[in-house]
Amino acid sequence: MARKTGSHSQITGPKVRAAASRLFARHGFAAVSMRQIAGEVGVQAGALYLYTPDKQTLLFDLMREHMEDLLAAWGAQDKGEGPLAQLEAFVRFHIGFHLERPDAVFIAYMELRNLSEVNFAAIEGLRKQYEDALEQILRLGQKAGVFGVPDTKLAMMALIAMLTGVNTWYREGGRLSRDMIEGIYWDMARKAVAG
Amino acid sequence: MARKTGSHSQITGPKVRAAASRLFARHGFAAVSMRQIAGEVGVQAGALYLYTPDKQTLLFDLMREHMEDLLAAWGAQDKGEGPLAQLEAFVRFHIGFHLERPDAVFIAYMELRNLSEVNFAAIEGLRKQYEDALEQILRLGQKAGVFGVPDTKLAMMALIAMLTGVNTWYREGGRLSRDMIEGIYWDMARKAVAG
DNA sequence: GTCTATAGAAAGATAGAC
DNA sequence: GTCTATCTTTCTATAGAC
Repeated sequence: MARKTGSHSQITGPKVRAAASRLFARHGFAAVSMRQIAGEVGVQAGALYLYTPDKQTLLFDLMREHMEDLLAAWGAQDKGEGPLAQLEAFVRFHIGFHLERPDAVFIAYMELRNLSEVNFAAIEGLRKQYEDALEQILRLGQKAGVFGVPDTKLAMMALIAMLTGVNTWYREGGRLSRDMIEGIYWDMARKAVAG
Repeated sequence: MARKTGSHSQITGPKVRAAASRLFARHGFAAVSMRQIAGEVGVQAGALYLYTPDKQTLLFDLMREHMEDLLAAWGAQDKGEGPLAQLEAFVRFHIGFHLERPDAVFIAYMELRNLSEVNFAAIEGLRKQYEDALEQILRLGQKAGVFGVPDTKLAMMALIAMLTGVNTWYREGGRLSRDMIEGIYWDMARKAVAG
């Protein structure tokens, strides 16, 4: 019979994070117990502490990984030339990326207040990097006379809120395909910042 | 010396709700204990149960009151004539009303998952009424050829998300007055739904 | 109407057997 | 690497004195 003992941390570790992500998104960080997470994974509560030093770090790691994935994916995205093409790339990328991982998105927006002060600062730094990417597009377009947004910071905030809002109502298998949704939002975004 | 005993429920009751609102918004419903609320009010934990049957009902009452206030205020709002005027009235009303009570808004959006099934349905019903008001404006404007929003439901969701997003970054005494913010958002909203 | 006291359950985290 | 057992704390909610 094959050896069953030995290190499973490369299997169990990701399972712990997946279960925590699902449960935190569904019920909220504070409402979920370590025992619940352990139950989903199929281990005892005590065993979780082999994969995370504590509950707070488990939350932080989920959020950090999500934000780092987001930045890396945007970095690797084909963005095209000129402010208009780049704005379209951003709009479609943002919706697509966020619809792909609703739990992580939900946690990243809702559980900021449950982070320790230092962890909060780290996540906010990553978020700012992402927001800066959009603001930069708007600023260049404004300078080039392509856009009509006197306040690029406000326009950036407004666009991000609008786009992320898709996650609050989108359901798999609804009446609209993701591609159609991206198209409709791109149309509104384009007009909203038009000159 | 004046009588100090007797009914204080007309004073303490609102104080309980105010403290709960502040704490729930700051730390989240699940993370706040009845002892913390009692501490803020200046009573013992047991005394809270004179003002609410349980913690869940305390949350529900906060959310219900907020949504009913919102609907009543919009009902009393001077809306003007025609889709464009009414959309402007809605945009300015929404931002103004939401910036006036950030804690209640935060709770109403973040704590839905902590409501019991029946309480959730009640709050969602109230929210839908409010959303319908905006969708109706968009539908009439679309029909009249004033707007260019083929999917009024999506446009409604996009606008609400964009407008409510102001609450995530607005700080009292910032570089922009509320009136200027309303103006900038109205400009973006108007263009976003333009034909 | 508010207090103290407490019941009863559940939480996060650790120790030590295997 | 996972288990059982447990420490310690904290929670919601109730009972009964004043």
